Amino acid sequence: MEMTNYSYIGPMDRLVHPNLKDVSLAAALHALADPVRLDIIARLVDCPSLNAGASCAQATPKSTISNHLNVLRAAGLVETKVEGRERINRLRCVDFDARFPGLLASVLANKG
Amino acid sequence: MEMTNYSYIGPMDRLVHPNLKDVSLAAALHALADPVRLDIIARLVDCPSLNAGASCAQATPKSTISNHLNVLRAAGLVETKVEGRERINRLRCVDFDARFPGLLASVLANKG
DNA sequence: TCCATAGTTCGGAAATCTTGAACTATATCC
DNA sequence: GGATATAGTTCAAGATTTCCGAACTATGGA
Repeated sequence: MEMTNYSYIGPMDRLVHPNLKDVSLAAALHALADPVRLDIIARLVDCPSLNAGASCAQATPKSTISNHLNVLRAAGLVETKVEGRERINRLRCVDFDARFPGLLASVLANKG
Repeated sequence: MEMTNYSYIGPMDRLVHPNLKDVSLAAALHALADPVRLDIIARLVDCPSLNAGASCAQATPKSTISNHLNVLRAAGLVETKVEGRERINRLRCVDFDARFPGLLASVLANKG
């Protein structure tokens, strides 16, 4: 019997979503300040619930998508629910807009 | 006579300011996504023209301030003019807002 | 001329980002 | 049940970016 070094931060069916009051403006802007993440957000606007694969251009490596979704989740921009063997992602528009009024709207308006 | 390795990108009295059409949304957000740079911007809102030293908390190293101002300049957020032995920085509010309408206002409104 | 002030450039250490490989977890087919 | 496929995470290491002290350029004033 082999001991493994891999560990999960928590149970895989309960991902951690921050309270928006604990997200700084700099952290929120940092999450938005990346072309891949802006693309993920744009896709989630068009189609409000997507699994990880579908929320990114298909050339993007899985581990990269996973990291970008972690950043978006940590910034309170995305919520993730486990559904069967996939994770469904949604924008936390209401929560995010309550914390940073107008910010996401203004970013989306300027992304063309 | 000693040859030096130090070089300036251009004449020191003519700093490069980008045309805002060449600034991407991701680059603009990246420039905004840093506590030190947000602080610089806030100071320039309060006091519209400041030299490098005055645009940052006084504990910040000079080379660090210089780098942050480069990032802000490259994002079209700050313009710099040489005046005697100092460089006076100003926000390019009008230019930036023409390129990214509402974005800077919404960031400033959310920075408290 | 010499000194002080203002800011840039360089280089190396530190932090962060990217991504393939190995892994966990769940579903589906026999 | 077992084998296989699919979805996504974790790890590790290379690549990239950021930070900042030291050396430098540039200007102003005594």
